[in-house]
Order: sequence, then C-alpha cells, then structure tokens
Amino acid sequence: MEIFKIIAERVQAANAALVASGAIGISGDLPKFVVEPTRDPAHGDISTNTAMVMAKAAGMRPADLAKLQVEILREAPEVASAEIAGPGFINLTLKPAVFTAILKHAVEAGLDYGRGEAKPLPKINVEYVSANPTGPMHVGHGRGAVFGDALANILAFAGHAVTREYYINDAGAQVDVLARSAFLRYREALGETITIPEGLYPGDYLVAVGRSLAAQHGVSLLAKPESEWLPPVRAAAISGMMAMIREDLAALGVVHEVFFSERSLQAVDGGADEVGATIADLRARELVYEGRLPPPKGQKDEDWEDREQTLFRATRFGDDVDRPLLKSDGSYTYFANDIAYHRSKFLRGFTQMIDVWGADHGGYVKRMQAAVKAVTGGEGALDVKLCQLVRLLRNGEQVRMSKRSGDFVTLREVIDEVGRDAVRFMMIFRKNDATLDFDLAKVVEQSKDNPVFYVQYAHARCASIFRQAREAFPDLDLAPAALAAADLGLLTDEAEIAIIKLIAAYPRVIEGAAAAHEPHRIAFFIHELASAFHSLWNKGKESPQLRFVNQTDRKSTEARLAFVHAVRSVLASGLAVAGVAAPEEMR
RNA sequence: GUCCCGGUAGCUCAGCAGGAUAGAGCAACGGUUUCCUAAACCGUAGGUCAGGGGUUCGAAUCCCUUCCGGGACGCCA
Repeated sequence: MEIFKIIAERVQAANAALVASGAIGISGDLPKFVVEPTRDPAHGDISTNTAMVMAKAAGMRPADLAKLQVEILREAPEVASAEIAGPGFINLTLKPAVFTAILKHAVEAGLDYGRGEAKPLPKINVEYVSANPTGPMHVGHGRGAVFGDALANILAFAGHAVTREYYINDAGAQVDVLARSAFLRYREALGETITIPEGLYPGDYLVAVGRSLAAQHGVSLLAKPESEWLPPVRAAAISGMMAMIREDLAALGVVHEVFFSERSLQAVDGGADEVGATIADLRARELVYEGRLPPPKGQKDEDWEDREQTLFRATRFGDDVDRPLLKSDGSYTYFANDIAYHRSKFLRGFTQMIDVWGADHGGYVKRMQAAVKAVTGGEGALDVKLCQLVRLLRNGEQVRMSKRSGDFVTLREVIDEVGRDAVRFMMIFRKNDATLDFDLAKVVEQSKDNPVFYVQYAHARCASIFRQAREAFPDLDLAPAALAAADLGLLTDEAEIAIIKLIAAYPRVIEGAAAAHEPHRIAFFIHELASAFHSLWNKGKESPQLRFVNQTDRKSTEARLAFVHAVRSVLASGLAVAGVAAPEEMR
C-alpha cells in the first residue's frame, strides 16, 4: 500500500487511541488532517498537521497534543523518528527500509506501479471533443481532445471504469447548411462552375463529398426539390465529415468508445422522441412550465420579443435564469437536446459525468449542471472542464487562423508539422483553464526548452544505461525480478534518495490528478522526475562512484540498475498516461 | 447589467485538499566536456503572489470588495 496512506492510518489509530483512553476529549468525528511529503528534507520525510487541526476541538495547545501523538507514532514500524516542529507540525523520518521496500515494489510492478485498485462503482463517462461535423478539427478542438483523452487515461489508471464518448451535433441547422454546401460541390463534380455564397461552408474538404455523391447518384438529385435531396446529402456529408474527424483523432492517438448522435434522440429517421420524453418527464415533476423570461439586461433589446415559452426551472438547481426548451417554431432548442443526451448517459448507468468543452461555452455550465441534477433526481453529478484558447505561434509570432476564408490552420496540419507527441504533451503541459501558447518552432526543438523532448530524453537515457550495462556485465540478469533482489540499501546518495522519494510519491500524484480531474499534474510530475534524473546523471561526471554502471563494482551497479529501471517505469507510465511515446533512443 | 475564467520573478507558467523561508523553465550573468548521450548539468541574481478588507494558530490558496485582461449572456450549435 501507498506509504502516505499507511502513515495516515497510523495517525488515525493514534488519535483514536488517545480519544479512547480519555487523554483527548473529543466527541464525534475527528477533524480531517493531511499527511504529505515535506518540501524541505530538514523536516523529515513526511509531515502531518493533525495536532493543529485537532487543537481547537480538543481544547489543547497544538504542541501539547502533538507531544501525545508523537509518543505513539514513534512506535510505528515505519517510523525512525518523530519530532514536533514549527506551530505544531509532526515531522516523521522514515526508516531507510521503507524506501527500499517502495523502490523494490516499483521495480517489480514496472508499468503497473501506481495503478489504483479497481473501484467497483461508479463508472465515469468522459465526453470530449464533440466537434461539430461541419469541417476538419482545428487546434482548439485538439486541446480538448488531448485533455479529455489524458484525463480518461488517468481515471482508468486510477482504477475507474471509464467510457470515452463523442457527441455528434448532427441535428441542428448547421448540418443543413453543411448539406447545402455539399450539394454545391456535388453540382461542381457534375461539371458546373459554382460560387459559394456567404453563409455556406467554403472549405474544399467538401469536394470529396460532392464527388462521391455524384458517383452514387449521378444527375438524379439535380431535378429534385431541396426537401428531397437534403436528407441523403446531409447524411453523406455528415458521415464524410465524421470520417475526416476520426482520422484527425486517430492521428492524435485519440479513440472514443462511443459516438453518440444527437439526431438519434429525435423522432427522425425512425427514432424515438427522447427529447420529448425527457421534457414530459421533467414536466411531470413540475420542473417544466409555460412562462415569460425577462429580456437580457444591458443589451439593445429591440429584437426582443416578449412571448410565452416552455421553460426548464433551472433556477431551482442553481442557475441564474430558467431556460427555454422550445424555439418559436416549436422545434427543440439545443439545450433541450442536450438535457435528453445527459439523461441518456444517466439511463446508461453513469452517475459521474465529465464534459470537456471549449471556454466559449462557459456560460452554459450552470444550466447543464442544473439539468443533470434535475434529470438524475440528484443522483448524478456533472463536472465540466473548460479548455481555454490555444494561441498558435511560430517563433513568437502569432499565426493567424481565419476560419471564414476556409484556409484556417487545421489540427492535422499542426500534427503533421510537429508530430503527435509534441502536440499531446504541450496540450497538457498547462492547466486547462489557462490559455495556451503553442509555438510550432519551439516544440520541435531538441533541447531542454522543449519539455516533450526533455522527458523523452530522460527515458531514452534510462534505456541507454541498460544497453551500457549489457556490455559491461554480459552475464548480469536484467529482468525486473532479478533486479529487485539487489541490495537497494546501497543507494544512499542525496540525489538518489530524492528521486526515490519522487517515485514513492507517484501513486499519490496519480490519485490526486484523478480526483481533481487535472491531467497536467502528471505532465509536470514526469518533467520534475526527468529533471532530477538528468541532474543525477551529470553528478556521475564529477563523481565516478555515482555512475550507474560501474565496471569495478558489481553490487552497486545492480542496485543502480534496479533504481534506473524504476525511474524508467515511472517515466514510461506517466508518458503513457499523457499518450506520448517513450523512446528507447533519440539519436 | 449579470455570470464564468484568469491576474504569482523581465517573459511563459507550477504551487497538490489552507501549512513551515513562495518554486521551475526562458531571458541575464558566471561555471562544467580526456569520463555512461554537453540534445545535459551546476551556480548567481531576480517577488508588496493585482489592490484593499475579512475568516484562521497559519492565506498565493477560502469569503467579501475594487481594478485590469479574456469569454459568455431567449428563440445559434
């Protein structure tokens, strides 16, 4: 088990014993405390604030309380010494055997080190990308795609059952516009010269759709009225766009298990009217009513038409205003469809939902969370992760992305230029809610300025050490099981100990990143580990006795190879979560 | 007018669930290569955590407020 949890249990037990013996007078639940790694090695290995958080309830001074706790904690089998410091911290120094045991475990577990125990329930639905099927993905979509994918990886690694889902917006007016644009390309494919009017999609990615329509239908669609040609053209265009999007996603290494069609929620193409059912459901619980909304404030409201409409009582669940479900023409609003969609997730057994959206949808969060609460009867929870904009740069100069002209920079172009690994790593090497500068020139640089390279290089160095060892000691068994048997107590250098502590913290980092839904923590962690490792490597230049492979010292070489194997595993594990390759060499 | 996100070193950003003296990288300056990949490392310098109140033993972190930047605001998706 993870060391921080073990110590937390020791503290818990100590507190319980003190309460039971009457030494501390607290009734009911004990206050929550934290057990965390110390930042300063002078403070020992692990520190807890338990005395400080309990002091008030116990009516004691933190120091007095800590004195009682320390006496018990000192006896714990993992603890070498325990001291009270500062305003009442309890600092624990662990026995060296604890760290060698952790390292040994990491060596044996390899890529499984840090993996969480399988959690029985609840399963989690992560919805991400969900780019409209009206064109190729751009860089902003790419950020959401990588973020969602890495988040799903972390949750899965932490032990959750995860479903990765893509919501296809194939029901709105914009897919009709797409169909009309494709129809023009169809006519073009039949030999006409076309001009694409304002308001339609000009991108030449529809040319192929037009050709295949021409091949399939010949001239037969030309004579038909729009009401007849639109459905088949729309279907062809959507499937063409989705095929293109899937290719873009594949180029990023992103794979969804479920592609969910918005259209499938409606009474079209022979489907059931799930949206209507959802509204009826809510109406039965008096969460839908007919009423009027106040006009939006601070805006010119000349266009405002005061009318009665069908509203969802979002305010009852924390939203600012009730939200319309039907447009003036009687069709469903996008929001109504979205409620039905999230209801479908709930009906499919998901109580935990995560949506990854672009930041421009921030105004939509409250109402969607309100809807999820309503539609799940309070059983479900939705977390929305907003990804901020990506600014594309080249040597510090902003690259213009003009969607109107149809020649904007696509995600695919960026991947082709700098590679999947660079795109993926950079996309999560920043908090999701901060804007991201993505410099096309910098991310292909092979230097420490480029974090992608820096981390991969550390991994390659680990591999290089093993190649070295094979030459120096041809008879040495390099299998993990054999390495784990080495005398790990020989690893006593400060830098080595510091890295072992990082390795010990990895499971905790995974758990924290999974709980907070923050993939960037993994990226920063492996970057830090890589840095510590590069540093140790260079120490070997000045101090040959610190080198990993030491021809004259078989014992220490064995121990260090085990150590390097653990470092390598953690780097590889973190890179895998990020979806980035862990290369053996980088010549 | 309301709501959401951000404001931390000259620049780009971390800061884990409130903890001990606020950390990296870049840029600047100074070092390290007969030696496992110098594609790397070490050191120096650099801060009123936007401002002001509050809660707390303790605040960059939580609450209120002001300022600045970005985004959103019925019948678009």
